Amino acid sequence: MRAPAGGPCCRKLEGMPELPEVETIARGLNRRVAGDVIEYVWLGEKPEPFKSPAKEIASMLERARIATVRRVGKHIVFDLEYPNRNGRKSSRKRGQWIVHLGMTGRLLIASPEVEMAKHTHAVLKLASGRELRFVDPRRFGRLAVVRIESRSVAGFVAPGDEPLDSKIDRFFTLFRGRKTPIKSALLNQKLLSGVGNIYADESLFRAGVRPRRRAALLKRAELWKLHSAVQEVLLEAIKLGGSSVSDYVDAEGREGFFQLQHRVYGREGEPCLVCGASIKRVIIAGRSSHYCPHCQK
DNA sequence: CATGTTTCCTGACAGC
DNA sequence: TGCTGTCAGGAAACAT
Repeated sequence: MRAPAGGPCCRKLEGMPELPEVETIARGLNRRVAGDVIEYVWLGEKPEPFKSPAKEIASMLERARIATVRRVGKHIVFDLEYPNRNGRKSSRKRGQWIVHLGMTGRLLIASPEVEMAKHTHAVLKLASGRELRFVDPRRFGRLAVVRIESRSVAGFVAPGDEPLDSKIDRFFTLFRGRKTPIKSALLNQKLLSGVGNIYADESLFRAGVRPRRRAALLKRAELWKLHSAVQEVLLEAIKLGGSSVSDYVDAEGREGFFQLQHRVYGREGEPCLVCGASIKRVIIAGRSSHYCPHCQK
């Protein structure tokens, strides 16, 4: 039995930014807005998707120069500097703008004449004449600012380990003694920052581990496999996303990255691509979790 | 403390 | 056609 052509692989899975997507977006933004200066800021009122008070966000952003844009966990971090009168950068003040896209958040670069998308919550007018817009229909996204007082302070730090830098022995320690299902542990951002539902399922499939297994009870060999599976899956997805990064944040808001070819996620009832068994779906910690009952133990 | 459950929010989609 | 109901999910709040 084969999946119907044009069916499962093409169903809507776009727009759920996990680590690879956020990495792709941050790289694209860095290329396009680094060096630009934020002239002024408009913030929507309504129920605010703002973690910091709106006034604080506006005052940190206005007149700031965007030094770099990068990813930390699932967060997009804009490193900000403040040029003084001579145009030199002031050494005494630095800051960061932190953007979490949630599920449906987007950062778009647009010309001012382009019509404002529905659910636009923030608009940054840039010295280059462009606008950087934050749009988020579902409002799971969050905006925050961080003030960096002294040079010794690092600024925003993710709550957990960066999955791509995490060494295998950190994996052993992170999951030691945890009675929670390994799927929940992978999603716990205080342990690993950046793994979301899709890549958790895909990693577990590649590692041959069922999502409900208690984290603490995984064999060392299984953790070893899982460690490389997580990194492989993420790196592969970044590679695919990177090839179409420029489309993602364009003025029209087209989404353009090639999704990772999912092997289990969203494939309930379809045949496992390795053994042909029917892919199962269960709910773990409120999230749908997909696995192959034959390949995963 | 660790773990499980509920809530937020809207668009997409299925079914009648 | 148009309405209603269900589902999706990150992370915080809340409950156990």
